[in-house]
Amino acid sequence: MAPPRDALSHDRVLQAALALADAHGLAALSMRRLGAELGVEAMSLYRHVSSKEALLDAMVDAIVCGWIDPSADAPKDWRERLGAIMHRAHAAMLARPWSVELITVRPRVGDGRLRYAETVTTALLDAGFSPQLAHHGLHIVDGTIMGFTAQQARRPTAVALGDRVQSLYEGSLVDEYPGISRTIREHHDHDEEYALMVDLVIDGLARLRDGEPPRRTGLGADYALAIS
Amino acid sequence: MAPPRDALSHDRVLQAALALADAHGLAALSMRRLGAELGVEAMSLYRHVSSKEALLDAMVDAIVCGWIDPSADAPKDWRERLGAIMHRAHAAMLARPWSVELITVRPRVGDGRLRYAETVTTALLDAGFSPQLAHHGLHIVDGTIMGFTAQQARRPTAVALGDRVQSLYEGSLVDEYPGISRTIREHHDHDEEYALMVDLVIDGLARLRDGEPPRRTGLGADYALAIS
DNA sequence: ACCTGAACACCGTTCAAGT
DNA sequence: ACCTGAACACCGTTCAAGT
Repeated sequence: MAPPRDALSHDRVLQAALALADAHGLAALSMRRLGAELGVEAMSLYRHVSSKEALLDAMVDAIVCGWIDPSADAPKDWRERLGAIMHRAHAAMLARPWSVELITVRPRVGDGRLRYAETVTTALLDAGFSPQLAHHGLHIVDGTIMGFTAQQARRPTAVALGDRVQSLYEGSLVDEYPGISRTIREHHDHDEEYALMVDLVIDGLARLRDGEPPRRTGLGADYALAIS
Repeated sequence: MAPPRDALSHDRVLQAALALADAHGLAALSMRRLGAELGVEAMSLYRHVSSKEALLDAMVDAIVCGWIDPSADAPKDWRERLGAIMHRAHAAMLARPWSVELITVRPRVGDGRLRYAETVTTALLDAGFSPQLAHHGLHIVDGTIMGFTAQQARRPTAVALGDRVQSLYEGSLVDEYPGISRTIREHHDHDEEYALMVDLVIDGLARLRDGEPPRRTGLGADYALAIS
């Protein structure tokens, strides 16, 4: 895009890093190669980025910023508000499959992540959730987005790698894995699946707010206080 | 444990890799260091492990094997069955925080993972779920386990790293992030939180089975077929 | 048969030196 | 002020050579 002779800047390095990961995956993103892409030695990058770790954190935050859309994040219904952000996050990550790994793993909390957390929390508080329950709700929503998307992003590669997965489709492992053998052949649309989980979680949160906690399994810690 | 002069084996390499990651984290696991730990040159490991990637995959599968407990995975109630495996997986991953990253990211499907998927699927089929819905249920359960645990494992480091997180606790960012500032100070027990999400998801699945789908948000794909 | 030393093609990062 | 070359301490992996 910009002529290679242009002065470097934090943003130009960041954009080049995103483009490199988009084009060749996260594994191809080395400081040396990123420098080459910008027509510069690797060491020049350190003038604008304190370390590769910091660069990765900046990449995460740039992506998470795309999850929120200030102009669209305040429709009347809190279910729509929450659903919108969950679908936007999901779509954004699937558009950059390499980002799932990065976002799942990097612990740095940047402004994008804070603004995302704020948006979800506010939607819940506005809907009449207690601060306590809104906090739990944020973590449940966060877990839903990340977990489902990570699992979905992993799936295509899984099929390609697993010799046994192919056997499952062919039905030759019925004895060992009867359950999966029976379910795996159905037609499955995974966008539908995500929409289903999103609504399931939002519905569960609504019930919690309305004082209708889920039926308890006898396992795990007691959460009586959490939903009071 | 075993005297260092013992012959190497796939299992001895695997156990040493797990121990090394437990003791010093995933970043410390290099073939050279792993060799040193076994009193051997790095290159000797390649006689028993075809690549580092294969070793990582073996580590994942060894861990996932611990999620299932054949003697305990068939209590009468399907909710208890499902809850048990979800809590067992959660506890196993939190006991080895470095495993979360590995399990989330590696796409290889080994026997442990297949047996885990089989256990969840069978529990759902036995409870009267359609093959279609049992398949979706597996992905929803999987996403719940991974997403929530990843997010929880990330949290302690997040607090330590983020200068702004500290500010949030101190309340000095109320103007910028009013929602989070209000919720973050509450006392939160995160084991309770996981138990809550587990029951919420199981309850939602039960409703799906019983033909009471969640209220729809107008977003995402239509999942009419998925729940038919 | 099993292990090793030297080597190859990489990493992130430092630092003194160049312009 | 900004960029670079050489260097340091690492990687995973190969391969011919040792025992």
